[in-house]
Amino acid sequence: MTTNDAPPGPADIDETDRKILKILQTDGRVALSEIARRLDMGSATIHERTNDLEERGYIREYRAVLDPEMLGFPEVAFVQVEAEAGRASGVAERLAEDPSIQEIHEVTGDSDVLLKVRVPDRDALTDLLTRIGEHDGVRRTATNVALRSVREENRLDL
Amino acid sequence: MTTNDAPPGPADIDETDRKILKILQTDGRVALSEIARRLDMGSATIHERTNDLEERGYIREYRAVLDPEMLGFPEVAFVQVEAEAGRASGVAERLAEDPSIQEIHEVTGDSDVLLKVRVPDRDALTDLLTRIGEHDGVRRTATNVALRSVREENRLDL
DNA sequence: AATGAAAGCTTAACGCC
DNA sequence: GGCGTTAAGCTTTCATT
Repeated sequence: MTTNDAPPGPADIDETDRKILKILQTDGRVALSEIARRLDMGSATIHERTNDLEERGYIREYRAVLDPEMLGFPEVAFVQVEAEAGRASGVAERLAEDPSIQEIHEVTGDSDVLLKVRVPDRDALTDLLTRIGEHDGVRRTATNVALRSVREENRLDL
Repeated sequence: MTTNDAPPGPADIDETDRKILKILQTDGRVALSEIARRLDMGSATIHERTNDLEERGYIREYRAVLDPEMLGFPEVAFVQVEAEAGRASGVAERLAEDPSIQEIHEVTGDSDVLLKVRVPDRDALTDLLTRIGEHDGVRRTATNVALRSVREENRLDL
């Protein structure tokens, strides 16, 4: 046996990597040469480290974050799904097909699966709840509509 | 009065803009010249349209999406916060200071504010719940821990 | 609104330390 | 692991339509 069978983790990146991740997390389109300037390093080095961070899976992807209101998806709701005994995982997986469902979590508590959904209007929400309720293994749903979303973030506090 | 007092919305972008947004939403670091190739247009045109989409606010930002597990933030929980009457908005705003809280929504239903939090471990969650409970106007909290997160997305279904 | 052309900059690969 | 160099490719501006 080796001294480390654990999956790669925070211990496997150094301060420079962490700084690179912080910068890319805030500005995903920044030039590597600009990162090199800020960290006072050669841009070949930044290029190499960034490639490693991507290959090792620390960086999953790069995305433009769009404005949901301006693009016609102003309504957010959280749907608590109660599933039949032992069927929560299966339900969760099948719900993943629906593009209106942004988040799917199996959770502790009164419900088994918690969904975050985003839709254009209340009618679309009604349709979505009907769709969810029709899935095999779904016993019932309880929905909390967001009246105001103060914060929606994905950043990690590195 | 003009014929359009509404905020800018989906009607204000054309098919080309929508295609650009779809591409950037999936690959935030793609070269403008590559978008131009895919859409069979000049790269100066893509540059101009992309700048407009940024300036008009359709594109909020560009981000690298990092792997939370690998970076030491494996625990997700949803915290339902019950606030004193009329104090939900104030509570929501003050909670926004805490970097462990990724999402803050004022919601309908039994609780007033719903939080999505991400922390390194259960101890950090305990500390966070203590912090939340100490805020003025917070009456009580109920927490659902995520056992498995099947999907965490921000993409819009354009 | 879209374009081609051109200047300056960036990326990605290589060899060297 | 980090760096400088370099060729290829990219961004950005601008005059033109």
